[in-house]
Amino acid sequence: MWRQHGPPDDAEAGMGRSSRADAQQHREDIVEAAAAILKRRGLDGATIPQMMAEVGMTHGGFYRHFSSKDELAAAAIDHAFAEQRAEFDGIAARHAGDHAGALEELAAIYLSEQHRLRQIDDCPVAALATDVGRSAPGSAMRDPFTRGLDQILEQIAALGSDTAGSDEDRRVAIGIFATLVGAISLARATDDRALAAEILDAAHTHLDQLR
Amino acid sequence: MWRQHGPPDDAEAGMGRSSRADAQQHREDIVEAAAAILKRRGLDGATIPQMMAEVGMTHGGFYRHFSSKDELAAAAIDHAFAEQRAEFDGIAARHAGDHAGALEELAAIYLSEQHRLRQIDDCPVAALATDVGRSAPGSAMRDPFTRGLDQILEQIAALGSDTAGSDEDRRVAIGIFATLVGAISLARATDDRALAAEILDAAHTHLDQLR
DNA sequence: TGTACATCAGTGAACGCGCGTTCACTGATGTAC
DNA sequence: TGTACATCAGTGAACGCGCGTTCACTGATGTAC
Repeated sequence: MWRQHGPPDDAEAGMGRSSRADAQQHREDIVEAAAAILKRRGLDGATIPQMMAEVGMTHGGFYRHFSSKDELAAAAIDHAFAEQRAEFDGIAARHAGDHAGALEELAAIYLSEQHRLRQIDDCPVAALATDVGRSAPGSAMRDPFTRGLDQILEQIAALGSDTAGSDEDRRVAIGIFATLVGAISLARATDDRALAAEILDAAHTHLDQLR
Repeated sequence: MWRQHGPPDDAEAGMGRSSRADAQQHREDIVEAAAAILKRRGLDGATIPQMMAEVGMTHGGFYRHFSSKDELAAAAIDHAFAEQRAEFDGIAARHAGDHAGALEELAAIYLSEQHRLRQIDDCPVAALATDVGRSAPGSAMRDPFTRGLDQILEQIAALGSDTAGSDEDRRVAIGIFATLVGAISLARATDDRALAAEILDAAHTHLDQLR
């Protein structure tokens, strides 16, 4: 058996340099952990010690990988959108040609109790749009967020139509996604399970009536 | 002329106790300032020193009025929703009986460039839903937020119909409001003015097509 | 109405805390020969 | 292939900072008589 890679696996202290391959893996692990923690706790709630501890490292090594917390956040947003794209691709594959079915599954997943409670992987837009929207105009997060959002809208447009890229498809996709994001945001801010359920249900009905 | 009220007006240091009326006014001033700052910077971004300075006081006096930052946040959310209700009442009054016109003005204001840039008074839901949604299940903010949201939904339902309180009106109101909140959230998180404008525009069209 | 005293709104310094970031150090990895 | 040395990923202590909160103090307000 070959050597296992660095500190996260073998818990020994005072270990020296990790190999380049291990370091690269650590970087990816940190980005993945950061995406999950950022989505759950928000930009201010997610701390560097917490995100590093999640992959079994101490916070000191952070700056070998990223020049600032913002840079990690930007990478994590990229990662979160890539995961979301894979999720959407899965929906598309499951309903090849059946646009109504694809949009129905999207709404069912997005507006589910499990999504509200974050028991399934959270949507980066629902989780972080407000934080990014509050960040400075030139913040490192805005660019990856904008590109990720734009791609999601394209995917929804493609999900709902064969006429790839028409203005109308795009417009409909924006209406659908805005409704999904708004509904889950409202439902989550609630104190009241019945109201949360009512909101998710009404948004679902609202989207059904588009057809 | 009578005495002006306390420290915020007369800048003298070491001043003694304010009158009860002045203290009550100060409390209201703090809540109002807190609502504005919370909506702009979020729960973590709004600090007690900052909110107190906004009304000309130092942070030390804070705990004569509130037992914690959370308690102020709860009061500020109440205040912000009350202002929002007054805004909605204004729309309703301007379009007595004309439901389509009322909903059109609501969409026009909500999806405006000015609202996106927070140049007009921000909607507490667009500003704070994510923060409240991330707060602990029993947090002090959730109750006022839930009640405020519920009342907003009732107002929109009333705006859009004569049949006060039907399930259908309520369902439509939720769909409308979710779309508005989602669209402004997406637009704000963008790097790209054209995409922001496209989102607000598409959401507007989406809502127009409900009728 | 006037006087004596208790109350308490607000000040400003201080508290502990955890943050993002820096740094001296360790020692396995990587490289040059 | 082996050896000598430079590199640098990761550790853990430390930095300055600003936060929420506390507290001794001030002196005008409020109250009792």
